[in-house]
Amino acid sequence: MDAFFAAIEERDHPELKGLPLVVGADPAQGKGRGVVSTANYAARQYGIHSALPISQAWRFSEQARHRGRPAAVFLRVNYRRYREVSERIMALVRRYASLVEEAGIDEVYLDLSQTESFGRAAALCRQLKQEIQEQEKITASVGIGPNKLVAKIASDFQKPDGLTVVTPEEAEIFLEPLPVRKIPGIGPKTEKRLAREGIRLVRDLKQFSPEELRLRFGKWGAELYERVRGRHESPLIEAYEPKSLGEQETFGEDTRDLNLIFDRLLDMCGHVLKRLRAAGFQTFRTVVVTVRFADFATHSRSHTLTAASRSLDILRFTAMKLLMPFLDHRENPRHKLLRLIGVRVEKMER
DNA sequence: TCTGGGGTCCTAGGACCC
DNA sequence: TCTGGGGTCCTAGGACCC
Repeated sequence: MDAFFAAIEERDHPELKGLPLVVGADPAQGKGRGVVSTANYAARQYGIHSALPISQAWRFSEQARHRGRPAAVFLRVNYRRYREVSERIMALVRRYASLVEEAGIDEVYLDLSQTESFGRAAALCRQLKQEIQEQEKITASVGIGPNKLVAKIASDFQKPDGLTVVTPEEAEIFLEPLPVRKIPGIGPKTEKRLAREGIRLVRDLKQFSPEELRLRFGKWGAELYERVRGRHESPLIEAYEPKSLGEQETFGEDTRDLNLIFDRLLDMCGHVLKRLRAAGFQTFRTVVVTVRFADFATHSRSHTLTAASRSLDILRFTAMKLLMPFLDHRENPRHKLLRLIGVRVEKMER
């Protein structure tokens, strides 16, 4: 889905039509913490995009305003609403393919191999796009390819409201001129690392043998060798078992208020356990506590119980025990303020 | 300039077992 | 005194994705 959260808000607030729209944290007049979830295309013209600090988005909006452009409208994230819309769209999608993999709230893979033709697959997708448009009044971009990797990159190729078909014969040529960052798995760090060596395009990466890539990137290097050639074997996965479940929370301001910190941690434990049960799990065995200090240094401590537990008391006790060292002056000699705490459970059983 | 929240996967060292 | 090889589990950190 194109600019999914923003598209829903635009649709539901016709008075905002044509205005730059930013869905994310509260900008608090430029003093807010947090990031942009989604910016609509008008807001993107101001340089605002997903994951941008909301304070910076506010600044960009102010700058635009001083140039005589409309200020951006900032809205909080309404996940429940977006989830509802997502579920309706996914239901629609399921009418087009028997094998479907939901890849997040606004992305989905369809196995259309039964069409046995890229042309027929494209026709189906045009119809699907139209149905989504009619039913939900928002646009989607579709990529059709010989595998999930190529389909995903193709779906990003013409946005918004795009449809890009890449046949198996075209795949390598299609990928070659693209920036390496387009390959899923190459993020900001790897992009920088490659750029330092003058490697910017997929084409540049293709000069390396599998051995050379393995040497540089380990196991992932071998996989990378395949990906830059448009090769990717991973099947569609209908549903998989969650491996962990947790919550984290950034405080409104950095703090060392122990009452507040303990209160939040114990509260989060309760919520995590509730969600664990709601997800159909009975027990957990590993507890992870995460702390982020004011300087953004992030650390975690984990403990695996000898036996699986379903007890809130044990979760709370374990989480508190894991948190303590971070508050101790030996671990935190300069008494840094806390920015975030989180708790997560693993090794869950049904 | 300041950096959310929900996750997954990989790496690497150490403990431990056979 | 110096000491193999294979495997699993635990812990911590990091990169990445939506």
